[in-house]
Amino acid sequence: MTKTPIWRSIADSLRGEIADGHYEKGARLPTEMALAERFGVNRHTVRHALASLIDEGLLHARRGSGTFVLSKPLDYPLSDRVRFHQNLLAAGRMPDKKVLSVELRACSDDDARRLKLKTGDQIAVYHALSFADGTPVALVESRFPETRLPGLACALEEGGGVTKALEKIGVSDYVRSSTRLTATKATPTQALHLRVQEGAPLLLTQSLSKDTDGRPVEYGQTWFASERITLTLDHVSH
Amino acid sequence: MTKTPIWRSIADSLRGEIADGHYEKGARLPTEMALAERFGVNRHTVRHALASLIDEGLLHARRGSGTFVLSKPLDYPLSDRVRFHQNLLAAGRMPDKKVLSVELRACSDDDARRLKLKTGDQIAVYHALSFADGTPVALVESRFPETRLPGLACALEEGGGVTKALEKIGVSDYVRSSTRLTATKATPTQALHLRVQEGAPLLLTQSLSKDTDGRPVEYGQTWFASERITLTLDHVSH
DNA sequence: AGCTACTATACAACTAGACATATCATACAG
DNA sequence: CTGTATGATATGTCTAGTTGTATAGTAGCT
Repeated sequence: MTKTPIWRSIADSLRGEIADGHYEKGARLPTEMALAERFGVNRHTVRHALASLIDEGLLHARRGSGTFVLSKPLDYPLSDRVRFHQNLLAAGRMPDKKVLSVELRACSDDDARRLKLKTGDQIAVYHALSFADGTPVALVESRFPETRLPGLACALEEGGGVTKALEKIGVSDYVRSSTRLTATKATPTQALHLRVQEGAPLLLTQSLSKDTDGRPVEYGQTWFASERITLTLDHVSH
Repeated sequence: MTKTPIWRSIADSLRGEIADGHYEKGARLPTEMALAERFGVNRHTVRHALASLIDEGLLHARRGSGTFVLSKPLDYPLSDRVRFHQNLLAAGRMPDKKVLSVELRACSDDDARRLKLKTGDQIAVYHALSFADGTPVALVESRFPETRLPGLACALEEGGGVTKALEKIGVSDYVRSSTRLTATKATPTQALHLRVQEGAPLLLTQSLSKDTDGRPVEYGQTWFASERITLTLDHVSH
């Protein structure tokens, strides 16, 4: 009946508390014995949970000393100028991005409407995985107008992120014109990439970015592992 | 002629021995292997018998640990002066309380509102498990204003219950000012502590207690194993 | 043939305890 | 003040025992 192992539910509890900021960065967790008592299990079961969190890069254990929190809860500011690398560096985290695939294909009606193209125009579809301190935090799917921005597919494949790729082909600046926010449940594939449980809650942002001339350059969907990230919104006066 | 299955006769034997007081409340039964040898059957046949007794609510099994005898349902009076030890002694049951953890942390907005504190004031978070005759019946999570009641965390850690800890630091009396009642499903961790099935129904009381001067001293949530306890309410005239 | 009760075996998940080893704080001698 | 010894405490490792689950097989009945 209990199809989720105990150690996993304990790991989830602790991961949640860390994400909620119950423990500062660098803080020591309660001892394995204390956690075992709190959760009402054997020390070894707690160790199993801790081991998985250590494997995720959230914790670090030192024999004789204790188990320590490596990462702090990540606040990811949403503004009209969202830059993954800069955001994470500003938060004191080590950003990384892994390109999963770059495809060229003819765009659908929806794509055409969003990117102001004609149906059938070629677009580049970009899939990538974003990391903070080695832990996956977001899954990205972006569409770019390849016909208007030739060479982008190659630039994207080289890695280094979207901003750098756009720079390479002459788009020096771009801003978000709209962002939609919803919550979804992780599909098996997403869960695998983001290292969360299947069905875990994800934050989905759908955004359209335009260059300085107002031409759409990117329609992107990003799934954030909500247990590891909090999207923040600064309500500035216009 | 309908022959009674072996497992049923084994279940009957064990049920009789439990009823005869052969095993203490909360005591551990012999292992499945030992019972299988005693009755001269395969371990799975014993398991079938045990499963039926577990289904009846007489026993509870814990992987890696053993199979335990549970005590019978209990009536628990809810009033403006709820004292666990006294309530259980009055019901002729042996009360016990196990402190799971005591943590100090900064309070959230909700905590501040309930305890009339400022956001960020320090509170003591107390987790404990209540037993009746060796059977867990309730899981307690209470928050206390540590700033207003210094030393409470230490007093709580010594065990002996909330009432005694509050006495120790000078709060001689306190009463409930409000109680909210809802039903929830047991999370994996809660199920472990209370020795019920994951997803089993729990009674959740959320209560605020104040001292004689009307200052909040405790905001507590208590999850009762509803299969073992009935909350009773006496409507007295004021 | 299909159903039921039971047996047999193997492995996974969790508990229990003992012991090894690293770290830290403290006390004490030089 | 320094260095060392010691004890308490923390994580790391190992062995063994218990319940949970899955698969397969056997005997007896309808």
